[in-house]
Amino acid sequence: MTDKLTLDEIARRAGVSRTTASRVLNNRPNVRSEIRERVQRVMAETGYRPHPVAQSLASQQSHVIGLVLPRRTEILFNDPYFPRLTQGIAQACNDHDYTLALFMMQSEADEQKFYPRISRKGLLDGIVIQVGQIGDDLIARLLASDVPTVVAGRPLQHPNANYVDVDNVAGACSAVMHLLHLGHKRIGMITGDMRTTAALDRYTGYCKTLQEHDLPVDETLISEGYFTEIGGYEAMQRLLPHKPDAIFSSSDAMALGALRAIYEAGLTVPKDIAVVSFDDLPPATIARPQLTTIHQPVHAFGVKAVETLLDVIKNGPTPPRRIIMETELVIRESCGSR
Amino acid sequence: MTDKLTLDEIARRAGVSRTTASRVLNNRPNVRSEIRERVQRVMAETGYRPHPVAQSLASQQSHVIGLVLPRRTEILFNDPYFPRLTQGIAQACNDHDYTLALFMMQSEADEQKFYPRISRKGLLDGIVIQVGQIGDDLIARLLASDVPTVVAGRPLQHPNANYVDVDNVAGACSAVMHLLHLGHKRIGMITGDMRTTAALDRYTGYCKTLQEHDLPVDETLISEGYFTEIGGYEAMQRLLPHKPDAIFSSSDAMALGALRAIYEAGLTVPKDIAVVSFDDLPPATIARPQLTTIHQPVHAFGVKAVETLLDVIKNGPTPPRRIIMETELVIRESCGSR
DNA sequence: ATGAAAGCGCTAACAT
DNA sequence: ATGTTAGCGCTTTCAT
Repeated sequence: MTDKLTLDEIARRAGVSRTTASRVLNNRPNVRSEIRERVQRVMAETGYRPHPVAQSLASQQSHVIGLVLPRRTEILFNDPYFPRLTQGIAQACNDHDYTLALFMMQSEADEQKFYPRISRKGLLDGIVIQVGQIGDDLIARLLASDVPTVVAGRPLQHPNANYVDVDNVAGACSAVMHLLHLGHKRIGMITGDMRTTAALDRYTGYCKTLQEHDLPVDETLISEGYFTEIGGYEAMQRLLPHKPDAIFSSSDAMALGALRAIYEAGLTVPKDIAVVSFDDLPPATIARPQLTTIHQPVHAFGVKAVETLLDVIKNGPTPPRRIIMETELVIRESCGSR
Repeated sequence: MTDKLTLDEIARRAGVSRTTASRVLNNRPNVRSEIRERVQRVMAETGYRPHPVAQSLASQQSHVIGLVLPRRTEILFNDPYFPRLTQGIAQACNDHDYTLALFMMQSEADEQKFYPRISRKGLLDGIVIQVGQIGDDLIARLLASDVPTVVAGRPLQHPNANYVDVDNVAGACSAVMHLLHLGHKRIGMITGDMRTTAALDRYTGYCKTLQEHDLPVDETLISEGYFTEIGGYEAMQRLLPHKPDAIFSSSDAMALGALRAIYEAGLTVPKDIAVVSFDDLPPATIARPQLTTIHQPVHAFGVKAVETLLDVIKNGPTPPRRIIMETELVIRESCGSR
């Protein structure tokens, strides 16, 4: 019965030109309020919804931003970190009226396939890309593309990129400081996957703090846990023979694994070994004892990444944005203090 | 220097019409191979990439599908189930050359805002929507919209919708059967959030199996754990005074909580209480003892949801698709049987 | 304040 | 096998 519901049709029914209808649709000025209301009424009555793709083509902006996750997402998706980050990003997209497109690169082939589509102006107004492993060249290619890009995490090889990160070095420092204040001397570390900047930076903070207190950095007290529970478990097993009196774990999930290893060895936390970890995600409160940990604002981090991107989209790429967010020590039970 | 790189420009440089260039771009027949190669060469040399939005507008299909997650995503995103599902869905999208748009509805307002955009033909070629809580009307509205929709999980109020689900009833049956075979009589259950069909169906399977073996369904042995670790912990605490000799937990995460409660009560698994859970996600193997659990094919489930959607998009909505995937009992340590 | 007209970059029906 | 032509549904100068 009714014709297809285009803006032309709305204009016709309201007795105005398509231009005016468009003005009303986009809340632009220069429309007599009487006419504006008439057009709005027609739109409401007919249940008109503009065609987003047509709007995109005409306006040259899609109102879609892409979240690009590098390979090895299995790792990422077993830690609650990632879902939380995604949630923050999605939240910000909703709030700013952007649609979120998710690109989970699961293989080299996926990257090859999607790169042409997303590196081109058109589909995406901008990209948030999660830093992956060092040497990952997808970031480099995206940064060189036409599309505004913000990196979530510090891109080691691209210091001039727009990025937002958490102050991993400072966070690690305050973790180790806490252990030092409690009188621990043989402080071991379980690192994350050392091909990521987050793991490297936390390691840096650990070393720096020890050195500043004239303590040796003992290689036998450091073991890589790859950010997984099982990795933390195995790392702790390697560390136990060297008798650390405290452990700084680079993530809550790894700390959970470390606790398992410690208990299996017949030791107790915090009596025999104190533990501080990093993240303050659900595992921290599920663990027994509950984990003293470095809180990082994951949700806010995601929001900030999007808002930074929107800023770049709106105001251009210069100067490069560099946002560093603060962490905070949260004291619970795993260090025995308080 | 060079003009903007449109298909017109490619056609001009290759000395053909835009139509021919389009044919080459889309690998369509009716182009002399000599010409095809020439056009392809020009495209490659210039680094031409088609404008996806223009393609969408002209072809009336976007090659984008939406994944809609209902409210209360905090629950969803603390369980590894959801990330896994998303991964399967993303994988399938990649493989079939579709872009995935993620809609995480975090509030009523989000739904109001996005509904007009996604329920309209144009942005999305189709939608995969995760069942939420019973009574959620977003599903109803989406099912009534112009856009092909497949539900992930059984939509209680919409038996005629296209959906894919896991056989939760059968899975729960085999879990309880396993406990019965091992000689357990007082089999308790920790249910999921009873506003979801997954929780209801597993509960149904539990009751049915008991009844088929002439055992009573004892309300004091049943407690709601809401699919969270902490919920499982608290549910188990409520159950302990009633002395179950076995527990069927509706998810691995809840089983983890149950184990915690059992240990804190000074009891042992499987000696004092046997545990079977549901999911077979990472928590199952992290737990000590490792969990005997009902494996559900989460990744494949996501893939299937997308493939079903693509089928509906291609071949129309009739007949309604109803895909039920099988589960499988995985025996580990938490029941004491090998 | 309003409208005419020219795109946005592509696909596809139709003609040759 | 190739090209002509007419859209797809909207935004946006530019006149008036």
